[in-house]
Amino acid sequence: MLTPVVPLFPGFARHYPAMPRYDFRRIESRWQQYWEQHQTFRVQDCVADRPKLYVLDMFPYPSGEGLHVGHPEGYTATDIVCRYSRMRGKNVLHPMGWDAFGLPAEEFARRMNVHPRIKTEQNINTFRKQLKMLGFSYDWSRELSTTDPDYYRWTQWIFLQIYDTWYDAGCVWTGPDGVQRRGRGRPISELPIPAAVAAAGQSAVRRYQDQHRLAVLTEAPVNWCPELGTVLANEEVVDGVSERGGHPVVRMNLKQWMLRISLYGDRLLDELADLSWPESIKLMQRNWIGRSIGAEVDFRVASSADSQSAWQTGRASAGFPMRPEADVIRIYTTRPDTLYGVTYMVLSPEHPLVDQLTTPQQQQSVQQYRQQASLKSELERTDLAKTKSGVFTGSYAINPVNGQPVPVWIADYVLISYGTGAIMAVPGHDERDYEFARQYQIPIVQVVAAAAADGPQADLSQAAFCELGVAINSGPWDGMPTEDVKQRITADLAARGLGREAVNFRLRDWLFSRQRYWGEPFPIWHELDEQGQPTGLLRADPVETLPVLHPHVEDFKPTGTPEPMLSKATSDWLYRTAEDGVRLKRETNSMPQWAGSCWYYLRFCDNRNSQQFIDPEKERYWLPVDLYVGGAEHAVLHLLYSRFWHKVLFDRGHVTHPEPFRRLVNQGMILGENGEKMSKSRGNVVNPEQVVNDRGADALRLYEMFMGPLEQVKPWQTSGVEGVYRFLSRVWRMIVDDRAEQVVLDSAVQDIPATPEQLRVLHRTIRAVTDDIERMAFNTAISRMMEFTNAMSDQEVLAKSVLEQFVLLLSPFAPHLAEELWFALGHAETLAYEPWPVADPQWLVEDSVEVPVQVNGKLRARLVVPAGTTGEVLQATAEADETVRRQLEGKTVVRVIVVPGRLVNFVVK
RNA sequence: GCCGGAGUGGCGAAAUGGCAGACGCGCCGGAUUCAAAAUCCGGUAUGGGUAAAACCAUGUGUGGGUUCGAGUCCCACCUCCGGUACCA
Repeated sequence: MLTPVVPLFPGFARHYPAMPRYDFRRIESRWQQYWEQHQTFRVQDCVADRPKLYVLDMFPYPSGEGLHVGHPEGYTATDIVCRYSRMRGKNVLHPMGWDAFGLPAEEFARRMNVHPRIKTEQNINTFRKQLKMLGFSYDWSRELSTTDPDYYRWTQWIFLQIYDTWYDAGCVWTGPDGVQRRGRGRPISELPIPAAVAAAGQSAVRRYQDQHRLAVLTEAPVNWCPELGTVLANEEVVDGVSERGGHPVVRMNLKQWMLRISLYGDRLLDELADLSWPESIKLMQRNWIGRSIGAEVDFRVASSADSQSAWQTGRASAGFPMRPEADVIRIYTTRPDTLYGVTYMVLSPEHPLVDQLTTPQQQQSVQQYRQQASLKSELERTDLAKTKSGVFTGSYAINPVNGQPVPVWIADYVLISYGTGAIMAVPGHDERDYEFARQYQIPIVQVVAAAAADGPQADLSQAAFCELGVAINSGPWDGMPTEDVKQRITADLAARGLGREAVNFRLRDWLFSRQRYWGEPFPIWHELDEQGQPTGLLRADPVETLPVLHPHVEDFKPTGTPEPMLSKATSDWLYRTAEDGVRLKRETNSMPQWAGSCWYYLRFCDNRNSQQFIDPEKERYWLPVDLYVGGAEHAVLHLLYSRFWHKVLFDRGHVTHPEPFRRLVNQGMILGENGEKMSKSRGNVVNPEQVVNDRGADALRLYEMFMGPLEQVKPWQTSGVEGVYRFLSRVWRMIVDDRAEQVVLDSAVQDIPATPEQLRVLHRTIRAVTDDIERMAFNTAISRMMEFTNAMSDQEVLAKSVLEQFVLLLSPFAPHLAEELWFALGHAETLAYEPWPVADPQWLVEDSVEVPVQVNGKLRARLVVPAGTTGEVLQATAEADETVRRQLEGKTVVRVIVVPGRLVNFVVK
């Protein structure tokens, strides 16, 4: 019986061709057109009667190279989840956009002298076209690019929010999520002004406020790359040259914007706990934040303990000061328990006390050493392989716990940017100090002994002993465990005004300015004095004047100096006179590429809003992102920066959830066929567009999911694409008569009740595929569908109803083919919102099960018994089995383990 | 160095502590064909054994351990991949 394909869509009928074989080209373009014309995936905001699901891909940088096979991997995974979830009745937000600022377009502009916007738009068009070829169910009406003035207007607005915020570390408050927190970003207008500052006048108050903002201009050592014409973030410098292009990078001090992310260190750390992120990523963030607890301790500079007791008496009554006296070195240590083992101290070469502490005899060598250190790059200084170096300053400081004078050195293994820039050195119990002490024959004293005889032992002639243990040679603390000594010695120092508990973060503030053209301009002006010199006072653009657009420039060549590209603008962009007559010059730095990607997930919820960056109602409805999928390369920076911005917005009441991304999944990298990273230079790059042309988007999607677990790194195999393509062809032929002229159902497909066997196979498949999608185990879901087609291949007659259910299961994976088959099965509308099949438990129970029989854990027989066979019967059946009997012969059965339905195991002697 | 993750057929892989290798690729054999492509059917861990089976032994990086039973849990080690780099 031939079932003619009935209702064709208006417009489709005319093009309906003879299609004997699986013609993916026709099928795919037809359905892509259909989805676009019918706006199938357009999503409504704030739908009350359906649960929302926000599924987000890390949006790509639209490079000139076009799509890479790595892109469709995560995008297919999220697309499957989205299509599946829609069929499960969820209201799904699934958007796509472009992280389109960045240096490549600017470099292209410089070479070809065309505006970077032009090249960027071309690249975006290529990317969009390529993504649309893959049939992703994005709501394209929500598309955005970080380079759209309508978008970066709000990036600038958020910057101004950050600029307008100071961090009140002691503030205890309860957010809209009902959780009590300590520490809150508050409006700068609420910053308490000390009386002395207030008395000094308005400009002093403004300067005081400026120092406390979350966005501050500071003189900072930066990586300046003359060739690229910009400063680079540390992560953009590899082995002393720029990551992009390999150009030399020099260190220099420049006025730069810093965002004070480190103030949020505690919250960024603590609030990781509840996120459904891979533990490894959480750990990387924890390590990056690097919170440590220890003590700050003051060492007074003096060559003898003479006046020490007077100073200590003063401290005991006055307490530990905010800032130490001019002759006091403040150090940070995580091992205050080793204070009795201090045999020298080290200041970083940049430490402000160095000049003061250097004695005339040491002047020359100290000068020389500082000079050398300043010339070294960060990398040279932090090269672990090199031997340690340093110079004695000639001065001594008094150890506050025992009154011992210890020599003060400078050495570049101590960094000015961490802790207090000075350390107490305990060579007996710190590897670095040990190495240094050996180098310069400084005494090594043991103050910690192994706690247990069977644990690691101390042998200070060989190496430092860095384990915990018990105190020795430590005065009153002898015999006490390390942890206790830490606590008590810190408390003791605090009581005497000589130290205090302190917390430090490895996390540094975020260098937030670049000297590029193709980034967001800052909405900030510098006030100028009569001579046209900056006074150091700043003014923000009023928010209603945003965006600050890019100026016209004649060319895109770097200035060749640290002067930003935007300073090449004409003076009408650069200067203006304020209403009060003050001359203003624009900030000419631009924001780094991270800025736009910090908040795009918010804008997708409301990308056309011209009044607000997001409508609060939409924010409450869509946020947080339920599933965020992208590469692990963004494990730290992007995800940390985004979380930071989100928390500032949260503190300022602009968003209602403390975290932006509830669940995170990292897709594994796809390697080339040779198992190496794909790259042009290795010649192993696979072009997805080519694969789509050869085998179709459905085959590409299916293959990318079939390769292995999503999170895993896996090599590409073109023959594997062939395999899934064959599967799709088999599915096609299972349903469609491939010898007919028109698309008609295969004669085996009939509108009759399904056989019990077919129903069992179908419902097992439904259950397995559903479970696998829930687990994001797409590779095994596909295996299950292959098993389904294998099982159906020997059926003479196939019930149409079974195939319909199967087509629905297949649809999230191979949506074009599934739509076409759904259509061929007689349905007039898209299957995108058909209810997801439900496994009927009736068809999941087995009639009989195969149970393995083991003797001493070794497989000896397999029994086929009715489902539900009791343990006794199972054991009796096993004992009756020929092979088992032979194995048991002449042996004593010690024990029998029977797990009904699972196994029998005889333990014999 | 430190912190993660992973090591299973020729290859990609699968396996709530309970039949290792599902599914796919490749390969071998067969059907179809004048022939080929495509398609379909069967086989495919290793060694022994058999005419063929049955059957026996071995097998999840290495070495130990826990358990009636370990790819899975524990300890030590090796290799590869990713992150990080003197953070006191």
